[in-house]
Amino acid sequence: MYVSVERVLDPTLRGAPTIVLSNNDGCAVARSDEAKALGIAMGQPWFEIRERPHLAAVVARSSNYEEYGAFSSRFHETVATLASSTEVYSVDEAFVGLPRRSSTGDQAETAAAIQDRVGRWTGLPTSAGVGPTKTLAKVAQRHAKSISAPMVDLTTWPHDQVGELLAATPVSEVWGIGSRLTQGLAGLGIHTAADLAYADAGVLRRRWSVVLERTARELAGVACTPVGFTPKDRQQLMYSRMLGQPVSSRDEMRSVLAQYAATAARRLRAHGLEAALMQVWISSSRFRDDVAHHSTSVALDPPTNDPMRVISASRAVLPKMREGHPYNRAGILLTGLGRAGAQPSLLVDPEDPTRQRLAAAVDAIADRHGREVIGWGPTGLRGSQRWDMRRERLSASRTTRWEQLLTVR
DNA sequence: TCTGGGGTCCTAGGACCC
DNA sequence: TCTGGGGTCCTAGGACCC
Repeated sequence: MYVSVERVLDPTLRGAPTIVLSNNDGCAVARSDEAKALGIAMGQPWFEIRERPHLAAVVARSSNYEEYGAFSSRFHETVATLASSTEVYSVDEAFVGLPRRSSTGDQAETAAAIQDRVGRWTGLPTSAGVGPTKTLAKVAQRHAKSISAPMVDLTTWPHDQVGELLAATPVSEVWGIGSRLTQGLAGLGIHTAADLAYADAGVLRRRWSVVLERTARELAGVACTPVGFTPKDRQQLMYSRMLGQPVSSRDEMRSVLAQYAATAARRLRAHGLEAALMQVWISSSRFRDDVAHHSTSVALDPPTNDPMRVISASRAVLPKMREGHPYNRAGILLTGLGRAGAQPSLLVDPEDPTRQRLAAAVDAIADRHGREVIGWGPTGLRGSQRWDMRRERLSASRTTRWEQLLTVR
């Protein structure tokens, strides 16, 4: 999906082996078919790809999450215009509940209409799978992609043909089966999706969990997770980043943490949430022999989304830091989330309302004039920092920044 | 020898997803 | 030199309740 967005923004990338890099331009997180054909692996470090002569033609882009987010929103909004029940599953996937038969035509027609509209309104190519359960729909969609068909509708297939597809599908490709389960299932002689569909559900549940049992039942055609199942409220909010350059002094780390805490608090406010518990951690590269990892939990009582309180809480991990050791990652995890203002404390005075208005005003100013014109305490007026993440190959933000809007003459 | 029978809430850790 | 950033769900176990 990231590569598809880059190709909408820059059509000259069509047909070229294209990859999108992770934050900090670290490794490949999205690959075009042409890039996959050249043997580039998911997660392969950019410094390795860059120096291989046979990969010289590969075009790399830094992640442009603002654009991907905007395209994702348009994608989901477009799907919703043609479907009565949809479930946003991920940035680039949606489940759509289709009536068995309707006056508007059969299921495949509806799916094709959605794909057509998504293509015309967003420019994104899609593949679709239709099945009696979510897990089977995912099997169908994978199959469509693998044979370069826009769509596969399993509900029109004869029963034994579905069985053949499942028998030809490695169990590791089934939605919900990762590497650990693949290993464990192999021990029971379960190697394909068909093996799993016919396995003893009780054994699966006792040996692993109800999650695996549901996956097996869904492969057998029994829906266990209805479309549109309303997800529970968000339970955690994380903001973590690798640093563009290692940070080894407490002084500098203090401003890193303040910046991250301010961002996390800003996202809390954007969701109308407040947090009761914060975990903050710093660590050095996991590829070092003497990796250091320190973390601390801080209770936020009463729960809050006030940037000043979150920023000062973020300092709690600093005493554990080894002065002089190169740290390259920091993160803030906020949990115990609740609707802002929903849990008035009986023991502590409510927060000063002017503090909330101040946070809202700072948000509004930053939205309108940029993050560099206003900031909190140690984050200061935000010029570029030594430790900012690297994004050296960023595409233009054609749909999220006015000043980068494409000019057509 | 022997020591009830339920519950809830919280946390840590493991598995998975994109 | 260089290796991402989020999330979810489930289970086990401990603390605590009546």
